[in-house]
Amino acid sequence: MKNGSRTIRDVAAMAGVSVATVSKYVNGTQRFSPTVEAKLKDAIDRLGYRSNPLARSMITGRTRAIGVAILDISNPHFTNMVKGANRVALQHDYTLLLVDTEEDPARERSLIQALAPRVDGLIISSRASEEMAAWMLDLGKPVVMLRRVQGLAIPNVGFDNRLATYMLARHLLNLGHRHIAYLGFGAASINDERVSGARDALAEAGLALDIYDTHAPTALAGEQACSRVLLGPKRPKAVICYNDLIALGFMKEAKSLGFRLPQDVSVAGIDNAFYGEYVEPRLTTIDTQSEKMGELAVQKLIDALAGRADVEHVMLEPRIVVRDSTAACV
Amino acid sequence: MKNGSRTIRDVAAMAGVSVATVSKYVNGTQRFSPTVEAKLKDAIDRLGYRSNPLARSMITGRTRAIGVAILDISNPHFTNMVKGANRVALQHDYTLLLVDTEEDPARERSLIQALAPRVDGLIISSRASEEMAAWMLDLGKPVVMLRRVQGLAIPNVGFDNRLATYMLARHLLNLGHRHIAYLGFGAASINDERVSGARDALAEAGLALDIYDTHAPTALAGEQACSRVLLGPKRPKAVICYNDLIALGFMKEAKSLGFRLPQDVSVAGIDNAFYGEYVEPRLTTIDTQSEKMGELAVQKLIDALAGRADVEHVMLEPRIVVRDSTAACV
DNA sequence: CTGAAAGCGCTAACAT
DNA sequence: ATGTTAGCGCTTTCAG
Repeated sequence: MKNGSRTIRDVAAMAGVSVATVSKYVNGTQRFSPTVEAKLKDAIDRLGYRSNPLARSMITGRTRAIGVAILDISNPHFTNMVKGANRVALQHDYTLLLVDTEEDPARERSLIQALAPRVDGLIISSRASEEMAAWMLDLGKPVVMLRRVQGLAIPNVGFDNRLATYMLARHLLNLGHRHIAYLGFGAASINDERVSGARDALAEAGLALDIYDTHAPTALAGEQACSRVLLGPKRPKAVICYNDLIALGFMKEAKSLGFRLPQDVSVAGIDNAFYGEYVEPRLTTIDTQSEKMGELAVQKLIDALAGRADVEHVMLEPRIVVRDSTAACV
Repeated sequence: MKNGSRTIRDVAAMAGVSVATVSKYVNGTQRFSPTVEAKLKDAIDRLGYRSNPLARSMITGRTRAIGVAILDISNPHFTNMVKGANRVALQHDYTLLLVDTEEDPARERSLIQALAPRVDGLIISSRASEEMAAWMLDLGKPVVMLRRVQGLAIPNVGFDNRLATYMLARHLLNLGHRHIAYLGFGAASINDERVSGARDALAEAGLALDIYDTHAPTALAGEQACSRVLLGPKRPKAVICYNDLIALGFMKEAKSLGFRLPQDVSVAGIDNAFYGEYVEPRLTTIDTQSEKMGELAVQKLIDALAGRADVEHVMLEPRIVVRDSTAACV
């Protein structure tokens, strides 16, 4: 019963054929005489035999698995990507193997290096800069990155971060806001893009953007940053946050501080995490199409695996989701 | 530069030693003369050699990886478990390979069977019943389940679901509630335990529990179930939900329907997901110690891998987190 | 301390 | 249509 030790040889012996025959049968590489086929079938399920993919991979060089490394499994942005990736992978009969690097560069490297040989290709979400990510080129496996790393010849599917904050800023401008702040997460490389999008929109209106920073892309960090923003010398009437998590924390603390939302201060996030609909006021945000991102990444990787060339860079467009946390400036 | 094709033989050739020597050096199995050690070291990083874990596993039978199968990567309960599991695994120098079965039994089976041969042991979260999960015994690898499956000889770390809802019901009873409903998720096998905990508490007070069901453990399902509960013939004054997600949706819809929370209806969930603190009213819930669960599961698996026997069943205790969504019955 | 050789379970020519 | 055989990259006795 135990599959623990049944090998292709056991099956061959039991069915009275050669191991090659079993192999071909198992892989459907060839057709067989009904007699042999029946014996094979019988032997296989009597023995509960399952072919060992490791041994198989050693020869074929293919694992039929795709590795995905994400920065934080508790961040909905990443889990949505995984959902999308999983769907496409399964469609193509690939197994998605996930690894959570927990925003730790050292751990990221060792986990990815452990993952690489076990899969046919990798999808990586990382904060690493060009130099910090150079080792990824030596993985010996095709890689798709989940954002563009300048100067690195790795295909990627990214998101137009600049446009995202640009849109948010324009939205607030349209609502009559003049004092707009950006609460960012400087450790993320995409933070700069998000800053500049908002800054550009304000600049076009002859206004300046006030910039604040958090130490993590989490709700707690947003909470902790709130008083600094709202009780500081230049209190904004609208705040664009690095992501929904930070926005969530920010809003909670703002309410504790006695601010009414959105009358006293408008807040917007980025990600379109599901809980944005369940808080009060419902969060205005940017849909980053995370699921689509995962889908495209896998598609791209599968194409690469099949030797099909593909464009290097795919950029997804933001879509604003206006809800109740942003309102006209009074 | 490319690690793509460097084998132990390349290193041996370059260093002028045998493959056996390289192997022993790489694995630190033995000490070497300074001369050889230097040559080895040199050859290895000149070639950028990394040993192929697949080939290694074929012989040793060990992968140094642990497989984890979760039901839904976007459910915080599971991601918290992964966080805990990851921590302990890394401490012991194991790589955690994750797979999201998306609540689909067929997919669950094929994913787990694909995962099993690639890891030393598995941690599985599943809704499968005794018969449906019997195949897990044939994986040929040690397994730790993340809940108890009656009649199945698989070690597990579980959670006292009965006590959880019992506590919640007692809490509501203490607040003076007499009309208490349970909004469950019948497809989960633990749902029965949760039902009976609440029912027992009410029975002790001479009261009966009204039971409703959702089709999924999601916020959307909670939303959709709300009117049925609150606008039906026997409107409860307090509702215990299967989990925080359902509670979240339920609360949102209840507010839309014009109910004031918690004055008109008290709501409680289970899981202690982070967003419970960010909604209004803040959600009363049960801390299921998901992270701890992940930690214990990995610890248990590692013990099993090391041949150390261990207790079969570990049960974690619930802790109630009282916030604002439950209030005295008026 | 170092090396030769025998496989791990499987696939892929190449026979037959 | 089926079998033989040579490895994949590595570890592991067992000799030296």
